[in-house]
Amino acid sequence: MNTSTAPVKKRRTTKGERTKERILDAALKLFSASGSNGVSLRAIAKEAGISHAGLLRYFKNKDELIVSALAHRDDLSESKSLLPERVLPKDADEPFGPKDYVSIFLKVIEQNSHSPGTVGVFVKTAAEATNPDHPAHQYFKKRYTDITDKMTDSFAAILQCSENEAHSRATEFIAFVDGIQLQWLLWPDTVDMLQAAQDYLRRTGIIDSHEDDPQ
Amino acid sequence: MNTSTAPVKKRRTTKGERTKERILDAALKLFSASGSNGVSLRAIAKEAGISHAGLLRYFKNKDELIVSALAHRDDLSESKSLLPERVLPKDADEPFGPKDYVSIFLKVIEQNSHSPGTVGVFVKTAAEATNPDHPAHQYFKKRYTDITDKMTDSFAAILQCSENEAHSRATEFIAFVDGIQLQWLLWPDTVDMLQAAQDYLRRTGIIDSHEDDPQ
DNA sequence: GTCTATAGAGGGATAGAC
DNA sequence: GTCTATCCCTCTATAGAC
Repeated sequence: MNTSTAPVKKRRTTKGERTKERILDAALKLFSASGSNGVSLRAIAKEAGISHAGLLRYFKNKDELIVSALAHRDDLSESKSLLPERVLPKDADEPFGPKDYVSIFLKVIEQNSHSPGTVGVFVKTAAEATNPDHPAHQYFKKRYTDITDKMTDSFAAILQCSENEAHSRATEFIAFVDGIQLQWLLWPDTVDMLQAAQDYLRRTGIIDSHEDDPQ
Repeated sequence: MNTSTAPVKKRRTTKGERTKERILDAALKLFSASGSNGVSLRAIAKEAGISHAGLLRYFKNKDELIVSALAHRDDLSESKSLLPERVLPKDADEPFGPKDYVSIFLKVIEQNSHSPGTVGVFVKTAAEATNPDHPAHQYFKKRYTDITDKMTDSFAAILQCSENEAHSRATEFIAFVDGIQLQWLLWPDTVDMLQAAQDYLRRTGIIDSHEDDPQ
């Protein structure tokens, strides 16, 4: 005897999950302009369309929200494919060669070059997080370690050089990409991040001419 | 008829000037950990040993203090020698060759590698200042333009290449240096900024082996 | 030249109603 | 699941005493 008239559907996402995602999107949007230090929970809540007390039902404090927002950024973009948990899926159908990681990296840069918000969050939060007290300090240390390690393997195989040499080159390339992102935020219409990265990789012998143009 | 018993000496600096400098030093110290968004005028005043109302006699608001602190950073370090007003003093006794600018740049990096505070201020404030609303936005745009232009001239002369090519290379080198500073802040004992910069410049043909070791 | 006091806004976090 | 109300703190900036 069902006395309810409302249909009971199975939802792919609950209301709570959707609200949580709105909060994370709002946090990223505001962090991209002012970093995590420059944004209040109240401002994020307002952007997400709830009260700041409502927000705190989903994240027990600001630190937790900051870390969650960075993870959300990875989920939204191709960035996630750079992280080691994703990079070599078990039982992958296609073989994964050393140049594939470089290709993925270029694909991320291409995607980012249409998304100043995504880049802004990264540049500002990474700078803040060099402070050991910042809630995302460990997140960034792990991220840099993971990506540098993967890039090192890739460079060593491509250049047929020592692990040490490849590690220096990978560190250098990643540093260059971070710096060019900052300059792109200052001059979005003048700096071409993808072009600059391809030039760099061609000159250092990582990719050949006309290779690795995404799409 | 001098009725005063206190000697009247001419001072090189007034008390006010010395207080102002203490404030600027304090601001830089705190900005280096948390950026300008993460630090209050009260915290800076406390570090400088005065009240926050006293501080505001020297800087009419926080924005003015931020910009002044960045100028002070340039004054304190060799950074100032990178800026165009200083780079070619009129009637200089010694001729100024294209490699000299690269030498100065390496000297700055060497000096910075003993001063995480100096680097921290730069990395965090530059990231914040990509936001057009940040008080130091124009400061950084001008700084990057000036240094990139100087470096472009230098690279063009050394590499005997086109202005366009030199500009790309200069942009790339400056991006790399910014990125390596961030990684050095994360791993001060592992990353060697000076070594990395010299490696980069040698591999790109800007300097020769064993050239330009500062000191 | 530096202070205390204060205004007025906004911050993070919690309690408890609905 | 979301709100209002509130606590208590900190913020920037100003006024005015000394």
